[in-house]
Amino acid sequence: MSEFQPSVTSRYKTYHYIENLSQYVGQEVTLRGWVYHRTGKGKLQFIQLRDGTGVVQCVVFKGNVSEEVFNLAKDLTQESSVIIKGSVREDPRSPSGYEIDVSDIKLVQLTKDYPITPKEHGDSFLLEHRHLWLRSSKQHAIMRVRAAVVKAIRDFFDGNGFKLMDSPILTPNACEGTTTLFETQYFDLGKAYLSQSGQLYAEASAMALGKVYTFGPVFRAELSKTRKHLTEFWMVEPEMAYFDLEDDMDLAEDLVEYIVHYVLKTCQKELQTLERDTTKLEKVRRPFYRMTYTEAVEWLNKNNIPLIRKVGGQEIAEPFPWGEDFGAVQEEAIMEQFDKPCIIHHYPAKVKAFYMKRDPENPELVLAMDMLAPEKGGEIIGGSQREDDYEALKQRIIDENLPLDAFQWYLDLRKYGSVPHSGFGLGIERTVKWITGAKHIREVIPFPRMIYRIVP
RNA sequence: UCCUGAGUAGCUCAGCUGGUUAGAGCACCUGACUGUUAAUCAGGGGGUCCGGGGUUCGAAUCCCCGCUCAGGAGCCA
Repeated sequence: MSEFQPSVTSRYKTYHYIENLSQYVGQEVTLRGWVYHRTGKGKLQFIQLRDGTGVVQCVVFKGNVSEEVFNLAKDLTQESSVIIKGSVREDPRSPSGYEIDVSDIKLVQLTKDYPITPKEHGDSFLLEHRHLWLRSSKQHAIMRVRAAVVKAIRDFFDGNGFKLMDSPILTPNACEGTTTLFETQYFDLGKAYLSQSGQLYAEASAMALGKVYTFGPVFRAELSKTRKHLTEFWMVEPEMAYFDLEDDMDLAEDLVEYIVHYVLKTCQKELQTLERDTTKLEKVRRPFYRMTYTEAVEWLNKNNIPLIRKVGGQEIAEPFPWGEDFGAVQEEAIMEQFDKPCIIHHYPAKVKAFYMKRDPENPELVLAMDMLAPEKGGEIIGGSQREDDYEALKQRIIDENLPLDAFQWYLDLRKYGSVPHSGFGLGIERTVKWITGAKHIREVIPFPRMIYRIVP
């Protein structure tokens, strides 16, 4: 299996791709793509050609081509599809370092009135044209980083003894019982919901295969309207039998370090296009920072970061009370001092989900952890050691007013060979947003789903 | 859902305390140019001022209602 190298290139016609041009210096190539940009100066025309792998400048000199081809070059519009033949030349005047001396152009389709011009556009307009916006260089770079992040995650788990165990998207009940779910009618069996997390199923899978991960889209019908929320996003959720909270946090660090350095290694060009300060990413090395929830509260109060409550239109600031969950203000204040991620662990039980295991040393706490990313990356990971005691879990389900029937199979896991186990969820888009430095989470998923937007 | 803000040409915007024929840049069309990078220069076409109601001699401008969108909060990845 290790010797197996997938390859299908020999079955395709021999064309060339822009990302491989350095191999063809001095040779004639045929490129297939789209006109990214065109300018000209009399007898000289410059075509920025993109083919999905990169952009290269193609130079058309009137003396080198037929009159027909030159006139075609002059009339080419943005995003017209063309097949260009020419020789590859190294040239410092070209942005990519290479240039194509054009000998022939074949028009596939002449584009008229491409909506996205080289001028600025508003967010709303760009989102309405997301299907075309993806062609522009920054979006193109973000999507390539996203693909690298996903590959890093899969490589990391596959290479460390984890098995991919996909969880269902249509589910009969809420996983955590807290957030609002998308609802649909499921034949004669009643309501079904789009999954907000694969975790409960991952736990069952971990009891069968030891170390597993699920990777898929999840759905939250919350009316969130911020630059870090989507209603549909992708999450990877490892779940490990016999892992305690410490193991869980160690694994989360290993994973995030691997992702960041995989992207640094394979996406230099993309990060440059995005004008990302990569020295900040270089610093993401183990060990990350760690503090308990209680330490974090002490830190907030020592640094006078209050809790702001609104009472009857009046804003009241008070010392941060132990037991309250952190909001955006607290998280940002804590992270401002750090140049790499920080894990906050041992939260109060009442602000966390029912399935988390109580701290045996303090029943007010749960063995939970969140990883916050620096540079306003926010919460990228949430995880915990799971409650593995049958009675304790059953009581939690009852306390939360969750339907016991629907959780019977989940309780079974605590009945038949229950073991300590842990896991976490890492948000793909939040991670890509942090690594790319994108301003808004909608830019890091090909087709974002937000409360007021489902097209395209 | 709550708070705040925005909607004028295909796009990004200007348009003052209401005033007569609503403007610019880009994009598009015509022409000039052998090194452009959001090229430059000359010329040209292009408007339901978000919708409805009101105030006024007169509304893009002021008031009310609605629609659409954006940012933030809470929830969380």
